[in-house]
Amino acid sequence: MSELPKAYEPTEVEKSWYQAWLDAKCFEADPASGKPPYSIVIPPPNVTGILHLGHVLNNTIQDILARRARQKGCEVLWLPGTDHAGIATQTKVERQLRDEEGQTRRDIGREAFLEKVWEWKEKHGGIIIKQLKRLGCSCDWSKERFTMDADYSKWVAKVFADLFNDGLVYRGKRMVNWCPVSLTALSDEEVIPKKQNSKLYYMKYELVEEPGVFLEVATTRPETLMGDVAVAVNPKDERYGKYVGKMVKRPFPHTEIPVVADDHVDPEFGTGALKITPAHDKADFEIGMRNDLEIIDVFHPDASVNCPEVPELDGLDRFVARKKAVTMLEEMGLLIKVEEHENNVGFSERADVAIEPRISMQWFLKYPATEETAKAVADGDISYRPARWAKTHANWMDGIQDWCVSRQLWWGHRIPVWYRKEKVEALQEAESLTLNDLSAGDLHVSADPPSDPENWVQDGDVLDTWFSSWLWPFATMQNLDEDSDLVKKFYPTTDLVTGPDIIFFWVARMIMAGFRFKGEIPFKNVFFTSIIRDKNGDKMSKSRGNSPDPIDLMEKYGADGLRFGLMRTAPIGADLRYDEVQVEEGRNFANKIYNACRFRRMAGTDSRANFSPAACETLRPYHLDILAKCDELAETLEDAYGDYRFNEVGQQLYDFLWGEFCDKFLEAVKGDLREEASEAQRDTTLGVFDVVMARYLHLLHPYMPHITEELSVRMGYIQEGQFLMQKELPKTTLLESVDAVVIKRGCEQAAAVYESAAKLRNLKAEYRLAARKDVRFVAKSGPDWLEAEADILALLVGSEGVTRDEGYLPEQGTPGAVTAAGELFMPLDGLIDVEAEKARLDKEIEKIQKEVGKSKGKLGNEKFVANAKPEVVAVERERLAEWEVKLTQLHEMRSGLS
RNA sequence: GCGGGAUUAGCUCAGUUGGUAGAGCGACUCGUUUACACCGAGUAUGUCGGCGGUUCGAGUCCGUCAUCCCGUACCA
Repeated sequence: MSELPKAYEPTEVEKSWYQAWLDAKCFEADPASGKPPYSIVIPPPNVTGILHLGHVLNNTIQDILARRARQKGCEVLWLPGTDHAGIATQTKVERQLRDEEGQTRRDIGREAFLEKVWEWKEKHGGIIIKQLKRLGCSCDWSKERFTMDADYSKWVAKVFADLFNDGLVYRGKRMVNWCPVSLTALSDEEVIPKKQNSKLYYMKYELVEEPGVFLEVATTRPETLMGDVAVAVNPKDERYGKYVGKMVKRPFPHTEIPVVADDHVDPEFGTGALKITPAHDKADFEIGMRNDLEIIDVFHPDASVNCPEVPELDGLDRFVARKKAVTMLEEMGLLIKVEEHENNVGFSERADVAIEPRISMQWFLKYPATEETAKAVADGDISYRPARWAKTHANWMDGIQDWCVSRQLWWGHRIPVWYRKEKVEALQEAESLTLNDLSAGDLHVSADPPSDPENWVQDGDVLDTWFSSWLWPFATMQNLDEDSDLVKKFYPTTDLVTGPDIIFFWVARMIMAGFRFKGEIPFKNVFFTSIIRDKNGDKMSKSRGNSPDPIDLMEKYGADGLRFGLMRTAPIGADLRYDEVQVEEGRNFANKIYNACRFRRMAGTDSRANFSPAACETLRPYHLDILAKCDELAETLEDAYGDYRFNEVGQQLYDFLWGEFCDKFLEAVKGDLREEASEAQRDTTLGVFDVVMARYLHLLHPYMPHITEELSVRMGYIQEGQFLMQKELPKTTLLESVDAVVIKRGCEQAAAVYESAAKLRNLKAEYRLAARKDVRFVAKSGPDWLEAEADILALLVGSEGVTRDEGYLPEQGTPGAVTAAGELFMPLDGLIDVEAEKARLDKEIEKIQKEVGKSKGKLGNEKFVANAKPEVVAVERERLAEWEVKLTQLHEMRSGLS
């Protein structure tokens, strides 16, 4: 009967449609178009990364927005690309180098190493792009960018030079977050504080002037003792005031250090005296500056001890050295006690090791355009959704610190600074040399290398990856030296979709860059997605192994199923707990749509998508009802899209198709497709089916692009060679120019029939007659139209018939239901277990009496009647009346049994 | 410490001007009639975290407490 297989098989369909869209260049944005622009730039994934569920959610949302915008008549640019991901990528290549060749990057040198990274990028790069294609993403791949493209890199260098010329970029020796594994400085944002169960060591320093008298200090880091240059106490602390200015003995290497006063010290904590190690603690560094103290660095860059004066510790790892230092103190009789102590320790985001506060020469940026940026978000020129993230943004902007932008890596944008060659030796020797020591002529800061390169040496560091990402919205659209059509048409972009975890890393910085370099906001709306967690609420991660491979899911359930399953459940503004059943539901849903269409084709493969409801004389209530519901759906979706309520869009699409179209409409009109049905009935029903389904597929398309495209063609709703994805949504409703009174009447009748059907099915089930088809119903009263719809009602209920009989006198105990389609009875013919039935009725009566009591109490309340909206009171009255009728009926039935 | 969020059916979550508490999954009972068992019909299940307040009426507004998450700043 039908050539279609029983179950929908998405895989091949999805792949072939994606290829067809690509071949027809459906995704390519035309800057010359007269249509209004709509644009998104993709948050560039790591070039060598692979797709995880977070990407799926994020990019599905973007695809939905892009496809919806096309349907609304916009010229859409969804600009894709990848990020070079400095540390992440370099780490991977270094690991490979170590595992396969037993070498470090320094062994093979900068040039050879970079060659290897590019090789790695060529080999592993772009996997994620393929995966995004599998998901159905409608990015304009002809404009794909990479943060290390030559044109893009020019932007990065120019921006650096501009900011340098503004005086916002500076070089200096500062306390930075140092990663002892990656051997580079990190920004504050790349440091993750973690609670640690540490120990607090109490120890004592002897006063030089008063032998035998000790000053007690508490520390969590005894291994930095060699770098101690003072002990600080609070000037208001009466216990210690007398010691300020005196000297104490540092045990090893043995020396005398002063006691200083500083407000920073909390008298309540520990002993109230703090050992000062300016080289290894941010607060100590500041105290050191205030008190003009020496800085003694006792670590190597890898955080092993660098202190030849204390051979016991020299060369040891910092944590090994900690234990050893404690033992030494104990042996010297200087250790007093050890307490358990919980504190926060910063960890490197990438390498996941404790970062080491370390003084080093780095490049810093004072953020530009901070005021405009804070204001744009606070005032809503850029709207954050959910709005509460605006507050997080504001908090961060408030306490903003200069950004350490240099990284001691090789993979990335090299800092565009050159030093005059003859000065370089000095620079290398004396790490303390600052720019102040170089005259203007010795320094070249520019996007272009010096014209006489042989006389210059370029700075060895590269820039933080985010220093290139923050230019993404415009550096992808426009080369430095040309004003492209793309940027004119599509910039500023419309929406940005990303995770809230990178507000600081990326979003806020892009706004600053937008203001500084383009003079305006880079995007109008920012939608923050849910963070996906597993069933237990744990974050998904590779190490936990709780992150399913989206590709496997797509092979099993289809890309459409995966997309829909996630979108329907992803809450707005809260974390998403992922469970595979969601995806399974998505797959089942696709199958449901497919089968509805398959059913339709059994009645003929000719399309009736041109059917006009307004011109049809034979529309029945069910037709009007489903047409009206489809129009309502379109309207509801419009509202939900307007507020970015994607889960509601999904839920509405689901409920309409499954609950309204299949469960109600299709069941009600099935009879029209039987052989014995009239031509007119058949034509009308097929017409309504096609018109509604065509519109529905159109509305569903952004969520499930492949199956909707497939079915639209198969069902003949669009011409071969045309694409649903390029078709604009009609502005007319399906019931355009149909009389509103007719629509209303039809919908009411349909609702009455559906409601009655449900109630009668309940009756059957209650009396354990659900499977019996020979049950008959009698309508003692009912609306005029009841007889015309009686057969359909009977069909829906699974009954032999519903007959109208005004003179019907039910035997006592005959169950019935009062519905909008009349007072309906189900004669039992004495087939019921009397005792069981009595018990059931008693229970029922009790329940309803309770409801009646509640309702009466409410209506008896004068204030309720006076204050509540009239329609609310009316509803309550109707409800009470219904309960009372039902109650009377039940009482009659009960007495009929005894 | 400060800021944000969460707490609704066994599970995952909806519930947008305060007006009889909903869906999906799972459980249970029926059922393969011209689509679909990736299905249909039905049943059961909730002092909406606790306490107080505003109101005729609170899951919804206010206060407070509890538990749990997430940011962020710190005391070494």
